[in-house]
Amino acid sequence: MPSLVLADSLRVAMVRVGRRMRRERGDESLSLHHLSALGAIQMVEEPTLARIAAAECVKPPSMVKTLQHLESLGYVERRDHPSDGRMVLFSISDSGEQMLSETRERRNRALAELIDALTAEERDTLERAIPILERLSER
Amino acid sequence: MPSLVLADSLRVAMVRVGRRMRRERGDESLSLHHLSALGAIQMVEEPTLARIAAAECVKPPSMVKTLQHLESLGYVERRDHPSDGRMVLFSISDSGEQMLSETRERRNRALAELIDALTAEERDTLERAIPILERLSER
DNA sequence: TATTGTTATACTCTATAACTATA
DNA sequence: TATAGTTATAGAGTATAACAATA
Repeated sequence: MPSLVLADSLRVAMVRVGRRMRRERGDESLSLHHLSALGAIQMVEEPTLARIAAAECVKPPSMVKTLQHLESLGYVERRDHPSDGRMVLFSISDSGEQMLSETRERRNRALAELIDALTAEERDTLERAIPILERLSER
Repeated sequence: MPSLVLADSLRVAMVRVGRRMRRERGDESLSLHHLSALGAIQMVEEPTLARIAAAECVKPPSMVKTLQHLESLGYVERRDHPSDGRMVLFSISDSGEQMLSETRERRNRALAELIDALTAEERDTLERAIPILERLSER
């Protein structure tokens, strides 16, 4: 399949799955991007606002409100950068970590049920596609 | 890999690729979801507003504005349903079809470039993953 | 009464531009 | 002068509730 055709099919599929996932909100107050940002804080080295925003592929002003919301819920803590007074270092709190694992499981349940209905081969294909998708989201 | 873990990895990857694609807007005025809706009109049998909305996984009121915009640009036409006066049948115009193919190619170029950098095996995995992703977006 | 499309309204997430504090 | 974080503001896309027209 030519790359352009593959890109088009992928994009259409991603839009659809994205919409589907967006509808699948549990009863909790956190949206997909809040959880994703929380996860980014765990992953990013020296998580300043700019770095967290870059990891989530958004501009810093977009991340400000997300972090403020997470902070107001007690899931994120902030402290001054030890050497550069302009920067702020963010970290996930204990309750944030606990909530993250619980909520992830609840949020993934519907998708997991659909995945359960796949054949072993299809699941394998999906599993091998994920790191490729991640690479397509880089740069 | 357990389904829940797979679901979680997939969700994170989808959020990231989705954001990346959203940034890749050409110089034209149509967004991803406008193109997707236009494509849905081509695909759906007897495309009424409710059916197009369902195909795009949004509620009817959300699709109204999308179709109005596409109509104002001359890409979509509407006509009364022959037997049920409550319904409206939408169709893509000639200029809509032409724009769709041109724009799709332009929009896919950046993603296609990244796909070109993949190995043949990775591309194959991606290609086989797409119909699986489509199935995950169904009901 | 029920259904289709629509309008009114509000919420979420995003961006750009401009501000402040520090380097 | 340049950079990190923030605030102000606006735009896109989504949903729910309420409405008109038709079945």
